[in-house]
Order: sequence, then C-alpha cells, then structure tokens
Amino acid sequence: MSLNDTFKALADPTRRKILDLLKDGDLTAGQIAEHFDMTKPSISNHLNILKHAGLVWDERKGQTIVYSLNTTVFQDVMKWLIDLQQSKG
Amino acid sequence: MSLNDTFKALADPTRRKILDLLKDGDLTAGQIAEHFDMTKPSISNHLNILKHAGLVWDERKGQTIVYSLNTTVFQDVMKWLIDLQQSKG
DNA sequence: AATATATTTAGAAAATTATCTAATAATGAA
DNA sequence: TTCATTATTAGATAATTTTCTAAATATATT
Repeated sequence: MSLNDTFKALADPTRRKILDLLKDGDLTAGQIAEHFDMTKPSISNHLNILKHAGLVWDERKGQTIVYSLNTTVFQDVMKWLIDLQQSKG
Repeated sequence: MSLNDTFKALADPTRRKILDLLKDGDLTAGQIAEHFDMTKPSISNHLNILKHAGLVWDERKGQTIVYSLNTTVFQDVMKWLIDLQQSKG
C-alpha cells in the first residue's frame, strides 16, 4: 500500500484497463476476466496486485467476489506529480 | 512516447528519484549518477527510459550531457487519473 | 596525434513480473 | 452430502526488466 506499489500497479496495461472497466460500476472477477484474452488465474493475479496497491476493494457476495474501484489512492499519485512541477527554487 | 511508456518509466523508484533530483535544476549524467549506488551504465539506461517516455530532455554541452525535467507529459497521466474518477454515469 | 574525461552501447547474468496448467477453497443448490 | 459454479492459490515456465562488465563514441586538452 505504498506509492511504489501504486506506480507499479499502474504500470501494466491490463491493470489499467481493469480500473477503467470498474469506472462504470462494480464487477465480479469473472465479469472482469471476460474482457480479456487471458486465463482467470492471470486476471486474479492482476486483481490481487491492484488490491495490494489499494486501487480496488473486493467483497464476497455469495459465490462471487465483487471488485470496486478506489480512487482515493490517486491523490498520492497526483500530489507526487504536482510536487514535481513546482521547483524548490 | 506513449502513456504506457510514461507509466512504465514512473514505475521504477530510481527513475522517480532522478526526476525528483532534476526538479531543482538541470544535471549532467555524471552528477545524477553520483546520487546512486549504481554504475553509470545502469543510470544511463534509466535516463534513456525516461527520455523515451518524454519525461526528460538531454542536450550535449561539451563533454557532458545535461538532463532536464519535462513535466508536460504529466498532463496525460493526470488526465487519465482524473477521467477515472468521473464515472460515465 | 595521443591522452584524458564523460557518457553511451553491447552483451550477458540476475532479478522480477506475467502467464499458464493443475489443484484447492468457498459458496449455493439438488 | 454430492455436485456445480466462482474464484483463488501453488508451482512452473516464459517474458521482461534491471544491473553489471567491457568496449566504443564523442569531446577536450596537451
């Protein structure tokens, strides 16, 4: 759950697409996997990395696990980017 | 020079630290390398990745090559982050 | 022209990350 | 309890990235 974890998580195009999918609403792991030409365990791994970075939350609902986007972590990334644009000069 | 290149470039802590160093002013490749416990070729590689992503510019000055920060690329990253925070409803 | 300095390029080794198949866990329904 | 469904974990392989040493390039100086 560090800034490094967040940047690392955002570095992969599959994971960025997952976040983009979740923008429109929560989805189960299976629904997310449907959007990719990749096995479910691979998607599960990506979801775990996103979860570790605090970019998504998960909640079991019966047989399924529902994932939702958490954009609060973006604040730290934005802060880092903005700080870099202001010289200490 | 794609958004993917930018995210990939930002995913490494050494490269983020290089950007942070350049925030205070331009530096030669050698001066940058001094800040790290790593060989010059390794730093040179990181600088090349940052350059490829459009995050830094380089300019030869005599024997040295001076690197400077380019934050204009950040706009694209920011846009991506902000877009993600606004649902398509 | 020869030498020194600053940096990069080339190529290999090490480390990390992404992906797959097979097996396991958790829930729900018959 | 047994079977089906959803999803994850484990472990192996493949791919990518990082880092190193050695060699090459570019400029400046003597």
